[in-house]
Amino acid sequence: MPVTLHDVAQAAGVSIKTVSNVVRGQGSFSDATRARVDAAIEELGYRPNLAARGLRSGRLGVISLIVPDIRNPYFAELADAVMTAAAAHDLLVLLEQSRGDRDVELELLRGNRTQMVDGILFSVLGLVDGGPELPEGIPNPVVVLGEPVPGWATDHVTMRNAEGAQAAVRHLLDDGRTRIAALGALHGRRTGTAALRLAGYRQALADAGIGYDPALVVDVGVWSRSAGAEGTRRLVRAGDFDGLLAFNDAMALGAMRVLEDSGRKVPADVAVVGFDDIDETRYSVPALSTVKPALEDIAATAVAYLIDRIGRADAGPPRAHRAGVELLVRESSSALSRR
Amino acid sequence: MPVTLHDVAQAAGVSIKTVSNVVRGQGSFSDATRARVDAAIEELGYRPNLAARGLRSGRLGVISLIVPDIRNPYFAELADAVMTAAAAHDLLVLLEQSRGDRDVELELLRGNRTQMVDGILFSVLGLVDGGPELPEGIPNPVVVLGEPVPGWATDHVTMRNAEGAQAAVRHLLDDGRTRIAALGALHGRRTGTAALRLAGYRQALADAGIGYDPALVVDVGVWSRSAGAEGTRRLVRAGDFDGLLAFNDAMALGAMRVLEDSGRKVPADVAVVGFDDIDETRYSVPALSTVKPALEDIAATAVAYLIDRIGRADAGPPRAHRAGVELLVRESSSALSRR
DNA sequence: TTGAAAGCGCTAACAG
DNA sequence: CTGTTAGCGCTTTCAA
Repeated sequence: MPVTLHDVAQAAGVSIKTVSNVVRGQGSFSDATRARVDAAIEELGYRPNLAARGLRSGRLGVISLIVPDIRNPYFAELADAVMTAAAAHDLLVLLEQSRGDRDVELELLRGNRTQMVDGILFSVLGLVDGGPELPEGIPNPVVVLGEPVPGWATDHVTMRNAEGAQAAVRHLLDDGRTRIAALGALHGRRTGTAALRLAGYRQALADAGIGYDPALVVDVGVWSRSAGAEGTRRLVRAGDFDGLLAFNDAMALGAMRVLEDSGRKVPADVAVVGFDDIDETRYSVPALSTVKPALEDIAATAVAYLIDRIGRADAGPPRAHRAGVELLVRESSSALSRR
Repeated sequence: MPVTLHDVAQAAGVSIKTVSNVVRGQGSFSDATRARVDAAIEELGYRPNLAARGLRSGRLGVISLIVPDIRNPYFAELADAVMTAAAAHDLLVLLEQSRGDRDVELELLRGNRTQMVDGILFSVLGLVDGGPELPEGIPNPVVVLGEPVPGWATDHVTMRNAEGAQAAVRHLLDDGRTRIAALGALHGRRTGTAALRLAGYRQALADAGIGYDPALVVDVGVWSRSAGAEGTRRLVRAGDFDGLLAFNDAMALGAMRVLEDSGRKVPADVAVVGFDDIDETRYSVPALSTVKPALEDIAATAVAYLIDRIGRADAGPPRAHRAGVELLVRESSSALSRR
């Protein structure tokens, strides 16, 4: 029932090959031919069968994006940026969620579904410390979004995590804060985003000659609003602090909520800085200071890396890109609104 | 280079058909055969070519979800629910954004990309008032997420919009508010979500014997935080009000921010209710009262409708489902915290 | 510049 | 219970 190249060729009085050429804008053909073919396509309502094209050419024109949870605003904004970058190369995006679970991540990487796409953009969470025999048997290229996974010879695209955290803490110190808490550490982890942000935090304290107090560093599981709220409750019970660096904005928002509930004013009593610059930081009360990563750069680079690898097994050694970050000072840490 | 059914068949010493059967768990075969085939699959690392399967069977196992903007938390939560529902039927989800633009929506519906999927879940925004020769030529089934599009004979899945808005306004009235503003109306529109929520708002006022004051009803474009903030600025300049129903949570959050800036306390001076129950409403200060739709019900029903239509052109007349809503009273409108 | 023919890997008849 | 055969619609040699 559906219209095929064949039907169009017949209607236009040319060969099937010519129609294929015209459709894809490849090869060469006269203007007259193109016009006839275009007319036939329009009239019959022809649309190429992408499965057939994919089977024949080995390319589907689809990449998949694996994130822990699309409801996390950072990943929603990342997905938006990735879709925009992908569209620029005529690529569609299949979305999958891992829930940050190691086993789900492995399953997603190994499963048959990977056969449906030309390449994978993978925002790793559960596997940050590396996987078992990971890169084996994965049929198509993978680009990691975030810090490199130990043992994986894949490209990765990340951001200046340590520098961002360091700048944030330096800003809090400049503001006169001395007991600065950190929210979102993962002490078991030696690698990955959390480890780097913690390193930046420690570096800034060290530079200021302030000792490291483990009691001010709180581990949480998922980096969600509720985890941030929970972690802050522990912090509030445990001791006193006048500054807080949350390793992402969602936790910072949860934290501000708890601080408010516990009678501490932000920023008067506690100055808060987050990480990611998600949209709602501009509308929270008070507006949240944050470290903003160059998301478009990240997405565009990751897609470019992936395209580079698709259909080219010999594309050379793994590449790395670290996107810039920028500290955005808003009300939650501004000395001005303390008055 | 990739392993095919053929290779597996040869290694297992059976026919290609038998391997196909085993892979899909269809047909019948002895346990011994299954074991031999499974061993060969494992050893060779066989994975089915989904493009070939799709070409042959006419089903790709992928549906697409079109939303205006994934950065809008409501759509992120909807996408999450849809992916969960789809996974239960072994379906993958391709995500696309329309920016709420009519032309982009049409393009998405008509474009070749639709050939890549078995069906489309479409959250309409630009086309709420209907399209031109819309349902023509769209090759695969469409289920509309939201209010029905005039002139389209598609299934749709929506929620009790009018009832939700009405309940919210009734609650504000019960709380003693008398000048209740509405944020997010689209006066040009006779159909769609905005029109229904406005109708519910008017109904509740009418039931209470309160006249309708157009000055309290603000039109905005996109239902975003910034649009909510901007609309509220206009409202604040224009006159006095002690209650506010925002037609979604994002706008409500933007509104609370502006109210705070203008020196009005929420809920003491203005009680605010939103719509959607996005996660951050629980963490805003004050926590936002809202109308919560049954999102899982919506996603599951929409996916079920779509599956029903896939590969069955004669599946009968369009169906409609209206999911329930529930008013969640939190701090932003609670009389308790006014003291 | 265009045409003919082969076959990508798989599933679905139909046999055996 | 298992094997053979014929394409799905397209791209890609290779010729003309």
